[in-house]
Amino acid sequence: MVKDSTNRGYHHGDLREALLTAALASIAADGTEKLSLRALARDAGVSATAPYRHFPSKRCLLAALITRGFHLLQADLAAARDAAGAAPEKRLLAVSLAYVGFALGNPTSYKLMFSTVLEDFSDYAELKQAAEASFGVVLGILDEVLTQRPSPGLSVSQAGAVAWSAVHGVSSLLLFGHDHRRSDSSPRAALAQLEHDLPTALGLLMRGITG
Amino acid sequence: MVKDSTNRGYHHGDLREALLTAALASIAADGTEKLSLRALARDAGVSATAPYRHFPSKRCLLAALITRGFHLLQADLAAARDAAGAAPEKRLLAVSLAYVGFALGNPTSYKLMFSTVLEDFSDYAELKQAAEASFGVVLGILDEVLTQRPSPGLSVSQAGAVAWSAVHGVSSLLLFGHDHRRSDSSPRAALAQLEHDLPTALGLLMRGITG
DNA sequence: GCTCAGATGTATGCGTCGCTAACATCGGCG
DNA sequence: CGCCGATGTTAGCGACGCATACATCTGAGC
Repeated sequence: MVKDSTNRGYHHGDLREALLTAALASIAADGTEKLSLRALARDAGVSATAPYRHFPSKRCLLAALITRGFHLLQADLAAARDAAGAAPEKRLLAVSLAYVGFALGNPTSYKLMFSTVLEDFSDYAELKQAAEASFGVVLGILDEVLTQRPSPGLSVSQAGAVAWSAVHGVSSLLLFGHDHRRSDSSPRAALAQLEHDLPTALGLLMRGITG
Repeated sequence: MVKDSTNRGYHHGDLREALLTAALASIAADGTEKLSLRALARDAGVSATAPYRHFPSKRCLLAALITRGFHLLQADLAAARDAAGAAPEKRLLAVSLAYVGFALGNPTSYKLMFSTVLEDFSDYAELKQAAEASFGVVLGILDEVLTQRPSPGLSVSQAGAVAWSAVHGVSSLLLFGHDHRRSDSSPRAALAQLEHDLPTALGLLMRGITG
C-alpha cells in the first residue's frame, strides 16, 4: 500500500522514490561526482543511513536510475514506432526522431545511461535486460527497413548498427554542444543549426545507409 | 631541465607526469569515480598532499588529462588528413577512420573527453582551445568536401555536424559495445561486425550526406 | 663556491563521505 | 492483540579532498 506522501512520521512514506528523483535532480545540477547519499538523506529529512534500507550501495542507486531511463526510452521509441503507420521508412525516421527527442528531453538520464559510471551492466540483470529491450526496438525497426531495401556492401545488422550509431552520435553531440554552449564558436553554431533541421539531417543519414 | 627518473630523493623528479599517467591507468582500471589523489600519491611514493603542488584540485588534474587527450586527437586527425592526398573524399574517409581509430586506441581518454566529469570546459581555457582545435580539423575537412559537393537540403555546417555526429556515434557505440561485451546478444554482435567493415560503413554514411 | 628565493614535498588537521553493526520503531497479518 | 519483518536511527570506522603551516631541495646570480 502506498502511503500518503504527507505522512512524515517515523516512516518517510516513499523514501525509495524520493531518493531516486532527488538523485536525478542532484546529478542534473551538480554532476554524478558530487552525488552524495548522505546529502540525499538530509534533503529527504531522514538519517544518513536510511537510504541503505532501499539501495545496498550508491552504485545500486545509480543502476536503478539507469534502468528507469532505459524503460522510459523503450516506451518512447515503441510509442513513436506504433504511431508512425506501417511504412518502414516512416517508422525509421519516427523512431530516430524519438531517440534524439528522448536524449534532448531527458539529458541527465541519457548521459547517465551511456556513461561509464557503472563500467559494466553485467552485475545488474534487470538493467541489462532493460537496455537490450531498448536496443531491440531500434534494431527491430532497422531490420524492417533493411530487409525490404538491403544496403549495398553491408549486412542487415551491420547497416543497423551504423544507423543506430548515427542517431546516437547526433544525440550525444547535440548534448555535448548544449553543455558547452557558453562558447559561441562555430561547432556550437553548427550543432544548433543541426538541431533545427533534425528531420532533414536524419533523413539524409538513413538515405545513405539504405541506398 | 628534466630530471633523471631514477632520482628519488626528497624530490620525485617528475611527479606531475607520473601523476598524469598513473591517473589514466587508474581510470582505465577502476573508473573515474574511484580515482583518488591520495592513492596516486601513495603509488608515486610521495606524501598525500604533494599532488597539490602540481594540480590545484582533482578536477584540474582531470582537465589536464582531457586537454592532453584533445591534443593527441588533433595530432592524429591532422596526420591522417595530410597523409591521405588531395582528394576531399579520400581525406574525409581517412579523417573519419582516424577519429574512430583514436577512440578505439585510446578508449579511456576518449570516454573521459566526452564525459561530463567537468560539466563544462569554460573554466579551463587551454582545454577549451584544445577541444576546438580538434573539432576544427574535422570541420575543416568536411568543409572541403561539402563546398565541392553541396549536400541537398542542408547547409555546409549542418551537413558537417551530421557527418561528425555519425563518426562520433560509431566511435561511442563501438566503445559502449566493448564495455558490455560480456553479453553475447545481437547488439554486441552487430557492433563487432561493424568494426570489421568500418571503411564501408563510414563510406555509406558520408555518401548519404554528400549526396 | 655561496646564497637565497622559489619550487617542490611534508605534517597535521578539518569536514565529508560510503558503509557496517547494533538498536529502535512502525505497521500489517495471523 | 501480539508478533515479526520492513523501515529508520545512532554510533563509529577508514578513506578522501583540501587548507594551512612548515621543511627541504635546486639553480641563477653574484
